[in-house]
Amino acid sequence: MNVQTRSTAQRASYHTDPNNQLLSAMCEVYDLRLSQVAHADAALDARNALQRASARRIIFREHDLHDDVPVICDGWAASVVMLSDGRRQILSFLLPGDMVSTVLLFDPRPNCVIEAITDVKYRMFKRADLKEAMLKHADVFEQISKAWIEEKHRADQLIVDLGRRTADERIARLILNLSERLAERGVTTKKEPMEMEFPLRQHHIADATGLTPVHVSKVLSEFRRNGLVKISDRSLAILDPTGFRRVAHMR
Amino acid sequence: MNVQTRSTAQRASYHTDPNNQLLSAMCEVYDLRLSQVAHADAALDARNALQRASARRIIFREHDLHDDVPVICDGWAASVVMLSDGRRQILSFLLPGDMVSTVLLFDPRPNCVIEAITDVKYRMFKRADLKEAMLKHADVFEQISKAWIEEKHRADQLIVDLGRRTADERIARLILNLSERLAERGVTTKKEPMEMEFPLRQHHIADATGLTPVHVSKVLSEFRRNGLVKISDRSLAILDPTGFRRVAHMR
DNA sequence: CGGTGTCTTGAATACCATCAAGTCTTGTGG
DNA sequence: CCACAAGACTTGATGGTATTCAAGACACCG
Repeated sequence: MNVQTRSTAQRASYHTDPNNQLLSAMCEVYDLRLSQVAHADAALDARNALQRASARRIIFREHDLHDDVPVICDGWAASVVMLSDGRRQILSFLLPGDMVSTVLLFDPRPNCVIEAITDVKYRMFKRADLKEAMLKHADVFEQISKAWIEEKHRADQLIVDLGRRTADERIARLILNLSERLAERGVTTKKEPMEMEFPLRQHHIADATGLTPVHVSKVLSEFRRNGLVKISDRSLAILDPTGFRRVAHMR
Repeated sequence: MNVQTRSTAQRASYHTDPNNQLLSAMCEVYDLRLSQVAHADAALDARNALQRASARRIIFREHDLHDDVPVICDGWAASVVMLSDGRRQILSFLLPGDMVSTVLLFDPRPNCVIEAITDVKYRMFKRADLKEAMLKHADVFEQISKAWIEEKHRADQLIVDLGRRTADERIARLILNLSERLAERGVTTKKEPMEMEFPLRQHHIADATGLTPVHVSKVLSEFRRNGLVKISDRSLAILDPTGFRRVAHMR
């Protein structure tokens, strides 16, 4: 059974996403720039070579200054705020194709750490290049605006979840949001049972929902007992989407 | 005593803020545009006339489409998300000089309601004008980027507060944040005792911190008993800034 | 093979919500 | 101007949700 599970779970990668217009617009800009240059490939590699970080490593430290904006190409990462007493809060999960934050286009000093959840591949784009491209190419401007809207919308939703929703709702909504984002990227299906690659540990869910790992465990067990989800072997299936959406108060 | 309190509490208005570069950059753009036009004043009035809303009125409804971006000129407002079962979450308080949201520059469909807390004066700026100005005038672009950074930073902070902080911390931090924002605008002093106009009802604090009004009342009473703050007559004084910052975990 | 990380489960506890009653203020229409 | 209603705040009693503490099972890795 697990074998089947593994084989149907697709590997997340921005390459599989035909709709990732932001990244393709950005790459196009690089191509435009580089078409005027000899040895374009070499120049591209030098400027935004593919980088790698293994699971649980920090890609991007807080309060460092950066001239680059990372874009996740493969794997999952998270933006995390850490408090001095050890409390942690995940601001967002970064999936393949996501720019770490549109704020980094304007502010070299991030206010959070970027942590790899799985092994991650990412590219660095020069902030200066992107700002220039944004002003010169309408489609880049458009795509960055879109990313901006999306980013703020997700932050606002999280505020509501953390401020006004119960543990059950928060966890169910997190899972549904992730599944929708993956579906948009074409790395998972919308067919039932909705099944997806799910590399999050329970402590990631806890840090994203403002709960403790212990309580996350209890809620997930409850979901399983009620036949809502099945979690095994780093993959997750939503067995009863209707019931699950009802728990999440999402129609 | 209250009389003195009233007299020292200054009235919030963007006119008192010499540092509001966003609004002045925007107005400058209008002046630039209008300098090419006869009857400039009339045109300015027509395009972004000062509007008014009295306390507890809704300025901006969710899911309406808008061609305009409101900027608060006088008074306090809030962006509020309302859930179907009556739960409410305030995403941010809007003070004089604040653009409602930079997202509205790109997305005509807001995901929250704007509610006046006090009587409010505001101006509507045409989205199309602002986008155009953003591309043509570097300083407008700069100021809008700054507003975006600030807006996202505050949203991220709120996520951490709601996810990982206790009621005491949340409330203390809210008050300190507001006091700092007012101080930046020059509508309050940084001298001790830090005193400011404070038109929020306890239910506003509750909706902003994800708590119940009852609990807010209890925490504020505790603060008062410990000599941290004094609240009377729609004004608030931080009597012991050091102790208060300690409660808020802010140095 | 011990060490570390992950998950589960139960018991005790803390924090905040809910319920309820009462005071005081504010606003409004007769 | 008064009467009454509605809103704002306080306080105490009670309850529920999530945390903390603790112990154990299991998998993975050097």
